Amino acid sequence: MGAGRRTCGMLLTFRESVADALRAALEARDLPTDDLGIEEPPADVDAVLASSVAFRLAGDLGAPPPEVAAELAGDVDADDHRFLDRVEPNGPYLNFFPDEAYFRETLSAGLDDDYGRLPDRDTSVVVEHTSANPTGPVHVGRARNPIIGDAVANLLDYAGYDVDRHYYVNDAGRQIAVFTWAYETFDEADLPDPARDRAEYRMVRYYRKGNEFLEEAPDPEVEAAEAEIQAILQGLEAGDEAAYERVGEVVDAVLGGMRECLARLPAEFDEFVRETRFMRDGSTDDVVARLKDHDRSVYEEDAWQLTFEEIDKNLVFLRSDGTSLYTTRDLAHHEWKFANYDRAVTVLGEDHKLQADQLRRTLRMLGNDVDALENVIYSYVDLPEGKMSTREGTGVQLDDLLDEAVARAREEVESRLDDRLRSDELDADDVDRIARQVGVGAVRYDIVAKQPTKGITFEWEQALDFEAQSAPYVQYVHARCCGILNEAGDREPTPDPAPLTTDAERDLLRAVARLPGVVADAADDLEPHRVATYTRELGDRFNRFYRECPVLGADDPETVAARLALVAAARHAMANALDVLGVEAPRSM
RNA sequence: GGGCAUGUGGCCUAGCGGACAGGGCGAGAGGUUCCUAACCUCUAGAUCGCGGGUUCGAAUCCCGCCAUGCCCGCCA
Repeated sequence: MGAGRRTCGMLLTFRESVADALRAALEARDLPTDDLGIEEPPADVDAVLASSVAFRLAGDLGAPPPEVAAELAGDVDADDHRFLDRVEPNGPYLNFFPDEAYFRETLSAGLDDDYGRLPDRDTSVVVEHTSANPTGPVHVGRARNPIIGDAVANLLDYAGYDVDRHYYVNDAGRQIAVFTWAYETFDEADLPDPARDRAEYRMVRYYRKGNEFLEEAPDPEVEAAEAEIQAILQGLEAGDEAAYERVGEVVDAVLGGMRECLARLPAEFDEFVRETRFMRDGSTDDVVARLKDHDRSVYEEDAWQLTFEEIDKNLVFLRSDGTSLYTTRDLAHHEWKFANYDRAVTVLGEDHKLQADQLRRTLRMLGNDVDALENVIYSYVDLPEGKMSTREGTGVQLDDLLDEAVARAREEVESRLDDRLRSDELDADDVDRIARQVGVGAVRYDIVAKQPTKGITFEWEQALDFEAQSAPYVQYVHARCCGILNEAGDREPTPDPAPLTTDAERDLLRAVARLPGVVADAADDLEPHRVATYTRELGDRFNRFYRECPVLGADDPETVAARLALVAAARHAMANALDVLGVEAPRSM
């Protein structure tokens, strides 16, 4: 399906028409047009868009809002505007109704597999997400990052941006030096069995052992260890190849395992960008040199620091021992992003907000256009008893959550096999497929459907509740669409809205028409959860249609063909909305 | 102490300046000779944390307070 068929969407076009029409009517009367008050009306109003301008103009015109609305409705010339059929006053509101072309084109656009994708914007954006330190298994506390990050990247991709997904790898920090020292020092025989037979689970045992040692061992032994850790850090700073290799071995192993875990979501990356890259290529040194020359930098307590006007906390950018810090390297990293991309989006936990704020201000001081940088901030998922920690080994691993979710989904599928009304048979592969799609989908949907800033306390029962407003509800709609389309045989969909006369059909069609607008708006605000809200609304509409309107058993062939087109459009809208969320759309359930 | 975020029926959540605050779970009552009942219908349940303010209009904006979380490291 070609990009040539991608459109900005009927609703977006209709929205522009409504704005143009209303603006023209207001200008003709010399009224202000700065706030047209265009909104989507409540569900029980048939109009597709409405305006509340009449409230604002009532004062100027010296008439009550309903009178103003009635007059303005008379002024609007619907004929001149694409998709606009008519405008009707309704109390103080103006209700705008689209014409049949709007519905016909929605139906027609909906036949495309790519429905919901917006035209290419010729703008590149790098989405950095996850970027968890390669110290051990991915736990649920930070699982929000890949799930939200992947959805943000998908969303921007659908909205027409050229998206690259990056994982920024901390391979230069103290934690990794500790890890490397511990890996080289301790004997596997002294470690507990790994919780799972995969690299990061085996490796994290050294990390935990090392941290434990540094906390509990006698001082002389700790000092010796610290000297070794320092040697690794200094080696990296000095560009010592041997140091890079030692660290690289640990990082590669752990990261390899973490990637396997993330791939289950699936969250995949175009590039793993290593911090050490910006040490080796000299750009961190360059940043340090420029910062030293800056008016707001000071040399205090043997370290170079940057002061801020509005932040009471200095940013140390060069330690007293001459080594750089995470943020120093991140500055070089971001200048590299600016050089290679039009926009940069970073998904990060709320604990990084201060650091992100300092980073942004410092980048501006260094002469960068920081409008290109946007953050998506999320709160961590905590356990009822507190925070999850890789170092302390507290927390629920993402692998375990996914395993449990898939297992429960399998139980559900199997328990339903007996009382299926449907004649088709699900074989063992179907059961596997459905269990995975539903189980993983439920976990992702549960996370991505919520506003990221809200805190989540992890509870098994809640995370695995398939009954609630969840992935299966919305996935089931897709499966139902596929079921109908599969049985249609040689009866072809026809994108003609004329036979679609019931409220249930029109409501569904209106919901289908909204997808491109939802994608555009959600992408503008980097809010993928709005797409999840949309899937629920689309699902509600579809289920009502399904109940009230037989498709294959409709009275005449024209209605069958039109309803088939509506089902196909609903299917593509749902499949692509789910694709944005990173949730699979099952063909059968 | 300072900064940032969050606070919507028992629980989870949408809405974030406009039409009666939508859903879901849980509770109660129903629906399947018909394209998959992982569905649908109905009932009960909300001082939108509290108090002020701005506005024709506030869950939504502003101020204060309370509660919770995060941050305030030459860690990341």
